[in-house]
Amino acid sequence: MDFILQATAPGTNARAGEITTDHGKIETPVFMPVGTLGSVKAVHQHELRDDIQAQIILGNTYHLYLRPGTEILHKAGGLHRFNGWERPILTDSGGFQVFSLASNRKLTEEGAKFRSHIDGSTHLFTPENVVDIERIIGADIMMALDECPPGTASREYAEKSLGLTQRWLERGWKRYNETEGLYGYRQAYFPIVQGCVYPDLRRRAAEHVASLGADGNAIGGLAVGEPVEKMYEMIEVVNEILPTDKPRYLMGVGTPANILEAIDRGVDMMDCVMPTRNGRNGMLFTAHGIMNMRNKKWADDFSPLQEDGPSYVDRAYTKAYVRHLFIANELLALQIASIHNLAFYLWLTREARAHIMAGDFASWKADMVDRVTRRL
RNA sequence: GGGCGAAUACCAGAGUGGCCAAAUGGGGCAGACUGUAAAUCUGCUGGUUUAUACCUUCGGUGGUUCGAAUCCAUCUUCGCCCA
Repeated sequence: MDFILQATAPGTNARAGEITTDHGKIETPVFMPVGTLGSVKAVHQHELRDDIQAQIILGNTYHLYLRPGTEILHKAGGLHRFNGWERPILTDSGGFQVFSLASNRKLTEEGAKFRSHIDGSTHLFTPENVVDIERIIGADIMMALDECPPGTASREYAEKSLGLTQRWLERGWKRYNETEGLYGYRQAYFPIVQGCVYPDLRRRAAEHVASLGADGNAIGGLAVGEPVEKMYEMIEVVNEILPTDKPRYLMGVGTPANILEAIDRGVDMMDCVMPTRNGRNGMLFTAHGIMNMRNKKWADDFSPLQEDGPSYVDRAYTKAYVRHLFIANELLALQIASIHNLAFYLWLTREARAHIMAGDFASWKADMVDRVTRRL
């Protein structure tokens, strides 16, 4: 995997760049739709590729390992062949499930022992076997197994947790370098900076991560309950240390405003379930503000979803109709909302890139943050 | 004409003497959601700006009772059955 830094916006740390993988190029900054089980929920590949213009999507090691399982994925020839997505794929390691399935897992030095949420069976994830599983899935970018502590974690816990994440990283990095891809193309391995909301821990983590010289580096453990200002502060602290000539991936973030602020602070890649999950729950993000499509005020609003929107669905359907679909519990509502939100997120990062290249990112961003946070 | 049954909040439908402003479901109104155990979850849904408080409600009217959505009488409407 290669990365070229193409431009930095004056007066900010915002960057435009280009990642090259064996499944194609990725122009950054980029938003990556989440497809946990190998599917971006409610969205066809066709729409993902041509309408939303997704450049890369995510899969999840924990979920894919449980279902369909590594045997099927191996037989299929990897996730690309299995789901028909020919562009790059990034897999999360299961580190987030250490956080989100906290009641079903136990952490030890060796790894994370999970009880499957599907059938209760126990499984051990280690830094090493997660690399092996990600090799089988065939992700272009594989994430290291980490512990993602909650935003409310004490300094004592955060430091202890960071130690574990760092030791796991050493082990995963070793396994990564001792193995190679199963399907004839390259796979990158991204280490993850943890350290909660403590700047000294974040610096320590960033130094360690930077020392590996990986193809790209990730910032994890944010947007997990800490104040948003802390999140921005941690991004700044970490990005002072992470190398400029490698892409920086902020994991799991966020709202459109979060994304713009992250780009402003030198982040190149982001992912989040928000456009799809919140979309399925009736929330639409637009360049003019946020709409809750279940609200009565849309009942007789026959204007297009977003007249100047980037997606086909924005002009094909009216607000009143989409509200009707949500109220009537029609499946089409989920599709329209997911496509719209993802198209908007991808549009937003493409625009950011264009303004970084043009040199007026700072003023554009300030205006856009104001717009996207409005409530319609 | 006779017999039986039913009438409860926006709808459906529990409740059959006090713990009932009244279960539950639907509908309605709003909110939450950040590396997806989420087409999910949470509030509110008679009135009084807040309420462990008060007021007005369970087809109408009149009773019985310390106390009635619940018991009695009667009227109205609806459904079923027999003529």
